[in-house]
Amino acid sequence: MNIYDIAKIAGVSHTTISRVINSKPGVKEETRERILKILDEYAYFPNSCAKGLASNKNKIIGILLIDVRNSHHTDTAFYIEESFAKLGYASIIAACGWDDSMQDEYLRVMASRNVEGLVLIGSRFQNDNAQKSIKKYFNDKPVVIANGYLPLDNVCGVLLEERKAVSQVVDHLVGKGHRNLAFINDNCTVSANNKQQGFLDGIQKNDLLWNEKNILDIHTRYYVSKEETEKLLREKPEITAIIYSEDILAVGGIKACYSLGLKIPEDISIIGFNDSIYSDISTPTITTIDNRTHDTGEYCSKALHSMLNGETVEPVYHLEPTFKIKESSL
Amino acid sequence: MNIYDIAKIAGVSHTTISRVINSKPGVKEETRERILKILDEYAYFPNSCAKGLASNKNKIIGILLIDVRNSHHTDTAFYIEESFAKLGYASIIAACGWDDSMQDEYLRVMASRNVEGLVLIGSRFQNDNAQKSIKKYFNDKPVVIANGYLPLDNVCGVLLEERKAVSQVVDHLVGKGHRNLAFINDNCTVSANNKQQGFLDGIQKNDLLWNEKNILDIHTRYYVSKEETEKLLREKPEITAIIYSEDILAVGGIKACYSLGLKIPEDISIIGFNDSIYSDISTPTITTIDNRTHDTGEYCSKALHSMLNGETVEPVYHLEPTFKIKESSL
DNA sequence: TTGAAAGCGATACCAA
DNA sequence: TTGGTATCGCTTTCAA
Repeated sequence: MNIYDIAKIAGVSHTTISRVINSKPGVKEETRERILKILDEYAYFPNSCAKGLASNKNKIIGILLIDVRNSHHTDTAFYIEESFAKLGYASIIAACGWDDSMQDEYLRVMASRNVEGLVLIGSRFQNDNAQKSIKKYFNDKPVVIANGYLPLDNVCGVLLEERKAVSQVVDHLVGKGHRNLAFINDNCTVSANNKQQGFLDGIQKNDLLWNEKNILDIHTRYYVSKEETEKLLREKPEITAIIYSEDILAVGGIKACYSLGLKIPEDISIIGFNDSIYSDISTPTITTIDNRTHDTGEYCSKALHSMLNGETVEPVYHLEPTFKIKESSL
Repeated sequence: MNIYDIAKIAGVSHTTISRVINSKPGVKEETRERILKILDEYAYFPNSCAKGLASNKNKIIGILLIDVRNSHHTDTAFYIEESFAKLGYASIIAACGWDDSMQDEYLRVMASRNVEGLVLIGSRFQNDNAQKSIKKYFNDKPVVIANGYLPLDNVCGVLLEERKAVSQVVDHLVGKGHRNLAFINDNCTVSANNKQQGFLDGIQKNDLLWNEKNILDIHTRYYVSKEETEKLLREKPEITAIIYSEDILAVGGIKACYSLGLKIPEDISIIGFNDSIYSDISTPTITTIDNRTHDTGEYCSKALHSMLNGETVEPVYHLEPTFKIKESSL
């Protein structure tokens, strides 16, 4: 069933059908209504390929993730999917994983699908190779990065001030009397690095430079975090507060404290990052830095939508994470 | 840059270019290599709309979810996305939410995008209206349902034997000496209903019919579960084991027990469902029923792939959940 | 208010 | 081993 079949049934030309489908003017109201009825009766919908080919717009956006196990990334993705669905766009969603070499591959796939715009979720897309690939495949199409930024004309990004946020948490802890802090970071991303810098800023500002050695880089798995935290606390029992770059790592920290017989928050304070459901599920609930997933998704949607409409958008939008005190800190 | 531009550059006809792009025979090896070089140099990729229009295959599948907050559903979705990406398919992923009336809408959207096949994730798609919509929009295209089934020729499904699984858990608990059981269920889906039936089967088989009253239907939110569990245990302190239809609800149960000063598992056993990360994060870790997300995803992928290749697939594939004993039960 | 015809960028058949 | 041409189902311009 194509537009010509419908035209034949309605006894008009396919041009008129096209006008009705796309709510364009120039059709007698009577004719329009008659055609609408037929369209409905035959459950007709236009072939999206033909439409895309003829109009050079297929109303599809691409959403690319690093790791689907990162729920605040998938949350952002689905927030964007939902808001674009309301605008009549479909979303091709894919995950390219931690292997950076796959980023080019997936960017290419997205381009080959003729998506009108692209959202990249995660600071890991902020690297030179990704920049090259974007230039190669998306030179003239809008790209938005959630928690990242690349200096290209068609790219804009949301940047979370994670460095500042962690630094402020250090201030907070020092204000509560903590002097021996540790920072446990997940795999190297720009974001992880920023958080670590924030920790360094904080201990420097507070003259706690010997804490510099209390930085661990580990895998983003809570059982790894548990093991590493145990090892750390056995070696340095003087530590009274640990900041983790992800809530899920802080969960591992909580487990480690249990197994060492430490009381939280009396003996030690545990701080997470993301304000994810993990921080609420945990017992005790975990004091955390809210990285504002929802606001990020909202801004990305708006920005991409604006760019698709040919509007200019500020290249970087800054968001300040907020500190949420729960049960795991004193 | 289209196929004609490339043809001009290469000094051959676009037909030859098409042959090279699609690795078809009938091109001199020398010519093929020369063209491949040009293709790469100009970073050319074919227009997917044109390709879809001409070949009537756009290499896109649709994946439809109910609730993106349900991580074992998103896990299944991304598992399928990943395996189809390897086959050169893109995935349009969307969430239609709990409002059943949106299912028709989204099924229509998927059809209008000319997806070659569709995966529906969640037992909530197992209803008459969805069946009608599938018949209307997907009469001749393969559809796979994860955890559901509809009696249509082009539809196949994976069915988890949840009823049996819950019934067996009741047996297990009774075997451990429990006599007063409760069952806390989430919102009405076919799946939730199956689990509840399993509970009823179990208490019937074990002559514990008075437990029938200990069934609660609540919202799938852990804090709701916490409140409801507290209320239940205050009213009926004789209960020694509670089965929840989702891990996240069991987490609420754990929290409730804490606040009532009950020891887990000494005073009460808590059982979840899904073997999700929540069950491991919780302290104590939660004994749970593994609904085999990974196997489900794997089967859905294989089944859809087979159907896309014109092969016939068994309409229903049964999977048995497995019981995983962790710390929260005795 | 309506319709005829060209064009979008591929595929595939048939002829050379 | 190659290329010409029709075709897929739509949008859009121009003429009626």
